[in-house]
Amino acid sequence: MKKGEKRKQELLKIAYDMFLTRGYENTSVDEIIERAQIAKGTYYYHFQSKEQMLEEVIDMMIDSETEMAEQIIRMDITVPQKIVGILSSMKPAETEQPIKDTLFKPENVLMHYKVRQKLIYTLTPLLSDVIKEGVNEGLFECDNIPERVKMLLIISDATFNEGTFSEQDIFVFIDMTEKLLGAEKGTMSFIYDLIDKSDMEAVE
Amino acid sequence: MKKGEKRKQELLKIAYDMFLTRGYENTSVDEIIERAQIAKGTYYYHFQSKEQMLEEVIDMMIDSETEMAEQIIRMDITVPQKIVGILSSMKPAETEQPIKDTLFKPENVLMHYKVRQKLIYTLTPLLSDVIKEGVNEGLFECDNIPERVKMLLIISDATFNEGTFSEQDIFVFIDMTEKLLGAEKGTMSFIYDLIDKSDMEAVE
Amino acid sequence: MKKGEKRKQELLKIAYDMFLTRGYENTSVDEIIERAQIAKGTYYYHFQSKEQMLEEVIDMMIDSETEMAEQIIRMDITVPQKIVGILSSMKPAETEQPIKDTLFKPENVLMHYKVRQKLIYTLTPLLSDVIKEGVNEGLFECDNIPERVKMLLIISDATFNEGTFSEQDIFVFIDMTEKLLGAEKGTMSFIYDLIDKSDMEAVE
Amino acid sequence: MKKGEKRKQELLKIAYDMFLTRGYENTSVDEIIERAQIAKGTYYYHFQSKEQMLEEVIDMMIDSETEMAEQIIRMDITVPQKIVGILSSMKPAETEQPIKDTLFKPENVLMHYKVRQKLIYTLTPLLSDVIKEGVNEGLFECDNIPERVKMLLIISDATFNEGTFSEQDIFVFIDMTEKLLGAEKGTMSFIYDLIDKSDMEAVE
DNA sequence: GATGAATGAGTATTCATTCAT
DNA sequence: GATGAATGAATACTCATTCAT
Repeated sequence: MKKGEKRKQELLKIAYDMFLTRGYENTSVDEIIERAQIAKGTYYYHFQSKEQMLEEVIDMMIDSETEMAEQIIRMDITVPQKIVGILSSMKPAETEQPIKDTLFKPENVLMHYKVRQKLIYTLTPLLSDVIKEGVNEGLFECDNIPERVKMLLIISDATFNEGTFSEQDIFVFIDMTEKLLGAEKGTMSFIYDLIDKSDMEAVE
Repeated sequence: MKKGEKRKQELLKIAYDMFLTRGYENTSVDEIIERAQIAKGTYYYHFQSKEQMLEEVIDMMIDSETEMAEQIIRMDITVPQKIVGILSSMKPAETEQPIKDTLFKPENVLMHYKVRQKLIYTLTPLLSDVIKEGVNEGLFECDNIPERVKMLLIISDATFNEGTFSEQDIFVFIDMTEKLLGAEKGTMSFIYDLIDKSDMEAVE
Repeated sequence: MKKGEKRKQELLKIAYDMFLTRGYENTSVDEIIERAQIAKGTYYYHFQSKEQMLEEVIDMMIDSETEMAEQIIRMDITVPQKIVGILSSMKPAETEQPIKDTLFKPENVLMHYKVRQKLIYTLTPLLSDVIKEGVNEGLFECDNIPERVKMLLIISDATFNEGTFSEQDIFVFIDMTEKLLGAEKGTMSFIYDLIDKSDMEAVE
Repeated sequence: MKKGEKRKQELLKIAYDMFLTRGYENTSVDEIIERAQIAKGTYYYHFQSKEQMLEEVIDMMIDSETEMAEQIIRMDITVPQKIVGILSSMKPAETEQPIKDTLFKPENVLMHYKVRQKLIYTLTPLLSDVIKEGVNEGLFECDNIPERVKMLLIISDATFNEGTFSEQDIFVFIDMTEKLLGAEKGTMSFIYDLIDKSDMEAVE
């Protein structure tokens, strides 16, 4: 990595954090350079435009999440565990601040949308391979794997990464996953114990 | 309806159209009033702010789509047909211009997101009632109906209302729907014939 | 008073209160009519313009303060007591809310300035008569009475009605008043006991 | 002084002039930049807001007037002459245009008020030192000097810098000043000859 | 590699006032 | 006397981007 690259990486990290915390639209270039303690010119030396910077930030997020997914695949764990691991890798890596839901506040919709689009696109083949592994092991029985995987990713993201969810949501998700993949009942029920209950809505 | 209300409705329709065509962020108040041929003050007489207008536009869309769903429920058709009808009602009513994908261009993400959130919230109980009807008829067999319905709505929206889809997507969607509701295989396969193939991506 | 006049007086009172609390510039006609529960048209039926309303509000304030001064003159008290009484009448009549210093916040400067100008203009002849009375009684000895009175009013207002003042300010004020009017030392020292010490700044 | 500072000083001078001529509220940012021949952005690059610019303009005025007062103090003239000199320094430095009374038109009240407040605050200690000098010389005899000085400044400002004044006003002012400071009669009477009679109102 | 002064089109919002009913 | 819908000029401020040094 060249010398200039280092500065650029720093900038990306700062921007990533600010975009996540305050939203892309609500973060001005002025605010970024102020926090990074650099001049306007320096910013535009590294990035063609703010929008192009967003793309790079998103790529950075995707890369880190994809890498995590690839690590999971290479791990010596069961196929169902790999599935859950990859689904979990979709969760936005939490920064120092407890931001949680800021990603879903209207002002952050744009970035969230872009990340989700790209993430589903990159995770689909990875997760498909895992499913195929499961099919080969006789654990699952299904066709049209990529299409099933896409649905799995969408539902998982919508259920667990956006806002809160209930205990029933978990049960239905498990049931749906098993049926979608043609797995025997109970195959995926271990998910329940893994769920971070802190995001679960209080039972009234 | 009072005299002032009429003008307001006109404005809402114009804004609805413009927000859909060019996106909320890209539509300036100046452009709206120019097209509506009214003065700046008139706009702000009727709406507190541009954002509040967006809320009203969205409510208008939701209302029309909810109404459509309610009509479908009251129709003398089979339960599976009702389901498909309600799912279809989530599609944005096409205006005169052929806009199609503009709703999913980044600039429209905000409005799309807000509409989707509200729509799922309002359609869930309506569709749940239909599913219960199906359960009573012995057509379906499942618990946690609202949770299943929510997933159905999410998947249906993500599959058919966002971008393009393939033939396999349809098959998997049918399969998943049947399994999610505990229906016999083939119950929902009639969906395939109803799908507007013009949205289907060309087979490569 | 005619029927329409009553409504107008109500409006003036409301405006007086709002101008005092939030400042003239910061109070919009919309806010006034909203609080008064009347229509825009009604407002402009009673007042030619917002500025003309300000004049009327100020006249109202002046009138009430002038009236107070005239009552004091007719009272059966000593001349020095009358002087102090009239000087005190310059203090803005406190409304229900404890506003105090709002009159001196930048946004209220305009109204404060106008009131002060008019008040000095109307109080000068009244107070001059009292001083003449004192001269006749042999209590004071001075010429150019109106000019001295004007200075007295200015100093009194600047010292006691704007912000805070110290004990020394009181002493100097007493001293200056006596010398300005050619009174014997001690004639006005009773003022010290009358001062509302709540406005006095804490001794450090 | 840096390069950027120069442009800023230019802007301040232009604004100073415009605020004085047309009033702060009546001078729009658009008008300022048009006269300065700069872009909107340049204006906001140098000033956070119009209000903050006002503060800087005022500080500029205060500085120039304080500096004048300090020069007077160091001059080799008598104490009474110094006093008059400092009191004169409160007068707004006349710009090229003959503006005179614009400072006291309602629209200028805000700036005038702010300047007066700050000026009294900064001039009080300076003038107090001069008075102490006079006390040491045996010319004056008084205590509570800062309080007396404040009153002197207020009266002087109100009498000579706001609107017009009469011959009697001058006499009373001289008398009051002498008594306030405990000076011998006649000590300050030389003031009469120094007064710029052009501001004096015609004798009717 | 880095700086920071300059740009200018773009934006939402305010508000006193009018007038037909 | 009273209403309230309509007006439109005015205004402060934002912000991504450029470029000479």
